[in-house]
Amino acid sequence: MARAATTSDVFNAIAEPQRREILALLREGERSVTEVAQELGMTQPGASKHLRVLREVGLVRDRRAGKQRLYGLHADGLRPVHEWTGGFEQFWNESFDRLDAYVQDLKQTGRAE
Amino acid sequence: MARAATTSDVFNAIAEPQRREILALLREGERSVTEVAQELGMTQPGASKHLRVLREVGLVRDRRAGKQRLYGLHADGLRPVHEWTGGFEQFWNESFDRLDAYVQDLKQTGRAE
DNA sequence: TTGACGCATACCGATATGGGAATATGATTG
DNA sequence: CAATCATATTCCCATATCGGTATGCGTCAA
Repeated sequence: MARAATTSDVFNAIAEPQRREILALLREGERSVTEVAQELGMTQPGASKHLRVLREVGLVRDRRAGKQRLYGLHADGLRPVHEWTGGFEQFWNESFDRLDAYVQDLKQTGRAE
Repeated sequence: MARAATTSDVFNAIAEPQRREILALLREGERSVTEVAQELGMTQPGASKHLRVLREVGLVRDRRAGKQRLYGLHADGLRPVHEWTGGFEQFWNESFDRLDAYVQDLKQTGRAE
């Protein structure tokens, strides 16, 4: 095996820097494929492919608008990622606390370090 | 090019389900490579390789303990991910609001749908 | 209907990935 | 030093990825 399919997995979908850029751009509003490509400096097929991935994991939704196809943000799928990382929040500033506790413990134990 | 190096990029590092499992496991405390492998049902080289990736992106720290090498969580690196996804928080429950606004707009315009 | 436009897909190449097995490296013990 | 245990690395395979170019397909206008 090589890697979990990029589709069907939000974590993989946002592992791509360009896809993250697309999501950030779409926060400003809907964009057509061409617009995405232009504003982010990628080729049209490139934008289309990334948008497809994002669509398949549900981070983006498309709707027809004449000849164009407008993509809009559907960020609900980012919530699990936010929550998963949030599960580590208590460890973020704990580093120094832990060291501190360790030092305190040393003192208490009476061992000269 | 194929893909951004899995190392040097936290987003890529946590794109792997097994690596996420490792991080979750390490929340309970330090583990040796063998322990990680056993508790998560992976081979020793497999665990070692994943831990290496996690170490290179700074999500994990290792220290010597005799013959063993204990890996501990260093979750600070997850913070950027949490914050990045947090930047989309305002869009999470907006979906229905938007649909609503759209419907309202249709009514105003007077078009029978 | 034909042409133009917007987008999606197919194809290709270079590369990186994850997994397994075998092996190398490192540290500890006797 | 030799033997052993713990971990890291290497090699190999199958596969998936991204990027680009070319091409197909759908939609709209004349």
